[in-house]
Amino acid sequence: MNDELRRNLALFPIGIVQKLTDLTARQIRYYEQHNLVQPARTEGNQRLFSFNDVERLLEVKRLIDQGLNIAGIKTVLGPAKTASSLLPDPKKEQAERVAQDAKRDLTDRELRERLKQEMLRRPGMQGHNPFNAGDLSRFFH
Amino acid sequence: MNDELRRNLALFPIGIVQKLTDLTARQIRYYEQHNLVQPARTEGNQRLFSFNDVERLLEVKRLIDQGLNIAGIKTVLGPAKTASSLLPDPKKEQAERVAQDAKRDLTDRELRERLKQEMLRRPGMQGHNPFNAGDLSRFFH
DNA sequence: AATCTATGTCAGATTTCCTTACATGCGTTG
DNA sequence: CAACGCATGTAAGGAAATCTGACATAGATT
Repeated sequence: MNDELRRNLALFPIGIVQKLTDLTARQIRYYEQHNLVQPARTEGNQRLFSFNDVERLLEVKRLIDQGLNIAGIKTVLGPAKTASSLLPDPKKEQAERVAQDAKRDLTDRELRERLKQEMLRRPGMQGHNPFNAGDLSRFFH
Repeated sequence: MNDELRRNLALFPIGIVQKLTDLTARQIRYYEQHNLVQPARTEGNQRLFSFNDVERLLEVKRLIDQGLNIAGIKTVLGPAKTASSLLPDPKKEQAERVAQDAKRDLTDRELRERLKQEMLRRPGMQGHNPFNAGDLSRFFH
């Protein structure tokens, strides 16, 4: 219930997130730039990541490893949620998604590739060892 | 089981811990100096706190508010555990405790005060609202 | 060959944190 | 009362971590 809240508490600096995800700072910032995550900021403008952000980055990483590009990942995961916009207006959500779809620059090949990858993944999560290095499932119950 | 592990992951810098506990950096460092917590360090010597550390600090704070001094808190809570010394040798534990008891500098009055406070606290944990600001129980299941 | 994508790397500035030292209010104690 | 110790505040100087912006590049796409 306030589970949502704890997962969204801005807690870690980028250095920790690097270790937790095995991504470089460059990558993390790049993904932020492309709206795959939206970490909070300190007063001094330093990024602060929540558990949700970290998990999200782990998903991004997995999709990257599967060969998706940024546009593909955005489509698969949907836009990043800001910690401050937690319970978003469904209408607005929908509108945003449509708007995004509109300006999306995927080729057909890209699209088919993306869908294939997703289909390959879902069935039973084979190959998705929940105790992979960097996996955060162990952080929650 | 690996619950222990996740709680002991060194994650937050002192700035976050300040906000989480409402303690000043000065206080946190002072408590560390007196072995009430033992946060890990980055390569560059910056403190990194685990959930356990933060919870521990919250307990320290509560005892401080109840009027205990450092020696008293040390006695009530026992010595801080290092993240690296997770499953300590019971013998060593015992030895340490004895050694500590020996050099403890509590007056008798102090001791009685401390015990009274503890007795006042335990029964049903009245007054210990698990949703107090800064309480971390909401971080775990 | 010209572009584009995702990432590496470097530089300069800013923020956060570290240690050390000194100051202070408040009990305790001689 | 004067001296002291405890817990904390505060300031200084330095080091670590992070930030943004710019340029470099390998691999795929056009």
